[in-house]
Amino acid sequence: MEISILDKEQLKTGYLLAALGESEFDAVVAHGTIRVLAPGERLFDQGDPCTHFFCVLSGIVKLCRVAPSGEEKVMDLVRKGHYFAEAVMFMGGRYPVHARALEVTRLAALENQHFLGLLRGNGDLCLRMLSSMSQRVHGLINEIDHLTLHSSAQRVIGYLLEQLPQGDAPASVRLIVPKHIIASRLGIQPETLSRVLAKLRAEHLIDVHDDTILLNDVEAMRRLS
Amino acid sequence: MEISILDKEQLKTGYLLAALGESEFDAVVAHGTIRVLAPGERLFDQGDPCTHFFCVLSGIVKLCRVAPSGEEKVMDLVRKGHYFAEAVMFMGGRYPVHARALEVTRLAALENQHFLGLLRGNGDLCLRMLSSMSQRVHGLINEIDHLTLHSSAQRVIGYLLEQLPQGDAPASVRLIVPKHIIASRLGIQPETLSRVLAKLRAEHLIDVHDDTILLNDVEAMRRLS
DNA sequence: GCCATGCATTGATTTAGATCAACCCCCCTT
DNA sequence: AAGGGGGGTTGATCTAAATCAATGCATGGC
Repeated sequence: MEISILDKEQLKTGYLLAALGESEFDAVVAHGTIRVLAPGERLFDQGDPCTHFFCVLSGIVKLCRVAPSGEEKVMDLVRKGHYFAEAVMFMGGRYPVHARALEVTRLAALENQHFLGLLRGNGDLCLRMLSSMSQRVHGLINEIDHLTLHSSAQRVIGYLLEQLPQGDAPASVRLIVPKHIIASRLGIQPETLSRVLAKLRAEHLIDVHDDTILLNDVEAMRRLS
Repeated sequence: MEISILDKEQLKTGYLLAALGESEFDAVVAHGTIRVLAPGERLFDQGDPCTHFFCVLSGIVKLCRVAPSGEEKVMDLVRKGHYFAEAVMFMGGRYPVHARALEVTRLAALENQHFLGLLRGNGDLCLRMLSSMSQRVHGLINEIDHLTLHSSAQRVIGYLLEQLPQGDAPASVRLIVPKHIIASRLGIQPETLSRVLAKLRAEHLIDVHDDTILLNDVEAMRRLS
């Protein structure tokens, strides 16, 4: 499906393409398509040749890996307005993860080769790409650090604090994905997540109403994480 | 200390600067300096402002993080001919890890700003940088995957296989860093590493002589990892 | 020579978290 | 209303790896 005016607006405001000129932007988007995925539907698998990068327009995409045993580890959850697989574009090789929709999801699929062509002539864009990839590197280093140096409770707390909107308004977090997905994202079992939340509740650090979690003492939790 | 002709050769053959023209290369290296670190000496700390990137000329640099508890996790071991902290250059911000010499180590310190200036005028170099950072992203994703989806034995085996020189010559690995550093690199305790190696030895998968390890059945180990 | 220090190995014990299992609750279908 | 499935919680048990502890074994200083 072709990309509508409205969707173009959204693509333009995302960080990746924000600073492109009119004609450059059009060049990248011209060959792009819109895809709509059903819940659970496959976008690509680990090992597939990498031809496109994507921007989520609505819904959620899960990036994960699967162990030989069949167990899966969620590497990232990509939401509306965020790009993914841009970092992989350059090796030209293959996607390092599986991508699946978690719910009905609309996304824009943009062709690597057109974007690469653009980069060749736009040093400034290159630098911004480098910066964003550097940020990803930082993020991944952080992740490793958390997985090895922090307990499961600390990781859960860290995740909750990350989800917190910046304003120091009512500190509440909405879990928009099923808990077992979050558990995998954190590298723990659903049961463990459940127990950790129960414990935090018992200590009055959080209150849980359905899928929203109220953080009663952000400072205390920051000290713990 | 200034950079000698000999060291320049080494810098030039490293992947980062390999494809620079004569004048470009000189521009980057002109403001660079050589540093010699004693074993254990600090190069920079996590949180220090990021002003330089580095190339190891001899010796080994350890990149690590420290938990609130004081325990440390080795994120990477950088050896002769390899660059580090180039990925961080672009955010301009701060180093995300501590850097320490493990033994007497010589390295070249190059200024971010000169390299960035160069990138601005060299789209091709930009693309190569992007590719190398993409590789780093892949590597880190792999690492996370191993830390969450694989047992300690599998990680040890994976590490040994990684260290293997490509040729299918005698499959032996030389452990050039102390075992407890490798253990941290793998996210396990030294005792556990010792036990894993003992077990592999008992199963005749490896032979250990001092600090060199002979892999008797690479295929079998590949299946296990 | 002797002692101190740091690394590695091995054994005993503990523990965080995984696994196994039962159950509930909510929503959907028929 | 009955049945059924998925997700979540809770409890009991198990296990991989951490921790604690003792010993061996080099190396270096004096």
